[in-house]
Amino acid sequence: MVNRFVEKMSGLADLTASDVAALEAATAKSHRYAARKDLIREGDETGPMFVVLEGWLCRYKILPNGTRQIMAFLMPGDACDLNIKLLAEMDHSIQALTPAHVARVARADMQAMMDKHPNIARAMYTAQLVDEGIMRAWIVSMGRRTSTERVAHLICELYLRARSIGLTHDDEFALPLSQLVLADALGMTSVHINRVLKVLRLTGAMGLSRGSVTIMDPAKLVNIAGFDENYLHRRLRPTN
Amino acid sequence: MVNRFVEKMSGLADLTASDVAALEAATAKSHRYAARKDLIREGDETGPMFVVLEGWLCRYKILPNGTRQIMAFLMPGDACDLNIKLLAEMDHSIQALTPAHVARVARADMQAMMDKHPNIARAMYTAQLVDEGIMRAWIVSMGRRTSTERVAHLICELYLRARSIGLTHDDEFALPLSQLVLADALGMTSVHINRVLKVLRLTGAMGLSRGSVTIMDPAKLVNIAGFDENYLHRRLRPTN
DNA sequence: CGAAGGGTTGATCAATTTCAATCGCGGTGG
DNA sequence: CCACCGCGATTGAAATTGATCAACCCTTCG
Repeated sequence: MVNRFVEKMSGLADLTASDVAALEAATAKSHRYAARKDLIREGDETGPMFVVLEGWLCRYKILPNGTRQIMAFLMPGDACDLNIKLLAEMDHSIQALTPAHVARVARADMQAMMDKHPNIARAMYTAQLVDEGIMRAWIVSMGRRTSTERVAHLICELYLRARSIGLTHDDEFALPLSQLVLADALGMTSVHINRVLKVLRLTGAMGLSRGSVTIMDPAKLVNIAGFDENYLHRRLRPTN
Repeated sequence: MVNRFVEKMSGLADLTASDVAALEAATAKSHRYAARKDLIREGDETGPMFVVLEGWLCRYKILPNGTRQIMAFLMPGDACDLNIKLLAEMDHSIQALTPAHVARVARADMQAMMDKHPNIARAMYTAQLVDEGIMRAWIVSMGRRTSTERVAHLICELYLRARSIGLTHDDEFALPLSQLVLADALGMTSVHINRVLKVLRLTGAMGLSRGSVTIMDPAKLVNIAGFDENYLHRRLRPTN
């Protein structure tokens, strides 16, 4: 099976055969997690770096009032928290949203690999910068976009991220997330996101059903979202 | 004058005299920026790393509809974008909110310094992890907190950050930001933030006037905000 | 067959924005 | 020294968005 992590890293820096081999070796062993299973919780001692090979994860936090906010989606190929071991404990939780395969890499191993393979270091740093850009884009969405724009924007982002790791089929891609999960990521209620999705469907921009998104009119969707892909920094590698 | 950057870094890792000297040398030369001046704009080619020595900056983005969203405040001691040179162009802008002194450090110099001074590398990585935690906290606030909670939470954060670099006096600290700027950071209108501040003042939790915040009742403010400081990871160093 | 989770819809309520005015204060030009 | 200007703060009233409350439906799965 393809190692999506290697795929993604190759897209961020030119990797030699030796670089690829090192990455594959580091992520050869993976653990399986069931959907809804926490990989690590807020307050836990920090651990190894996670690398998602299959399935979707999310970072989230539960507030005192019981509501949940998802701060990031992690899809195949994504790694989290390069130097996390420098911190004493986690300030948020990470959970599997679908059954997932996740490799764990100790900070020391990662450090050694990066010292020996500068291209890998470069790719990791770049990935981290892109992740920060994504977080900032989320802040912008939550702060200044209406709910419809926000949903459209998230779908644009997820579509491009999925496409860059070869997870799309033409104008479709699998989005195995319930409306409740999407709502928790976008700061709205599942009732409201349902209505927004209906509007987007009737508008002819996009549709979401049975775990699959169809981009019906890309230009229209991008326009609704006010989407500018520059923050994903895909320029690093020509669009396929 | 104190070098707040050195101050902050000392709080994140144990630094030797040689480490401190290196940091001071790297940030000895600083540039002055007037309030409202952009240091770099979205779309610009990426440049050196900025280190704030005096004054406040913010990261922001202007949306197609003309609204602005601030994604981060940078106060004295804060550095931005360690490896930014890996990206081709900026995905957001950085602006001075007050007159500011900012040092610029080239990526190569920074890299050399970190290679030679592992403690500095550790402090930089830690600072970056904390900054990411702050971004996630902002996402949580924007998504799941009411406007009152959100304002209270931001003030708690800024108070602690200011305190950790010695910028507070008892229960007061200087917050040289207009209500419009705060509104753009919190995703609300300046009209509404004004009303929220009034409520917080009447509640007896905090007051903001003439550029200065007074925490009237810390416990009450923390309670309103649902504030948990764990995400600032101050544990690394005993609270002064 | 029955239960559960997710999706859909309607009606009502509450939080925020929007629009409009007014106020106050520091700075500027005369 | 004083009137004037402009930005930021403040307040009121109306308009909107999104949340809440409550059903009901559909499909999956044991």
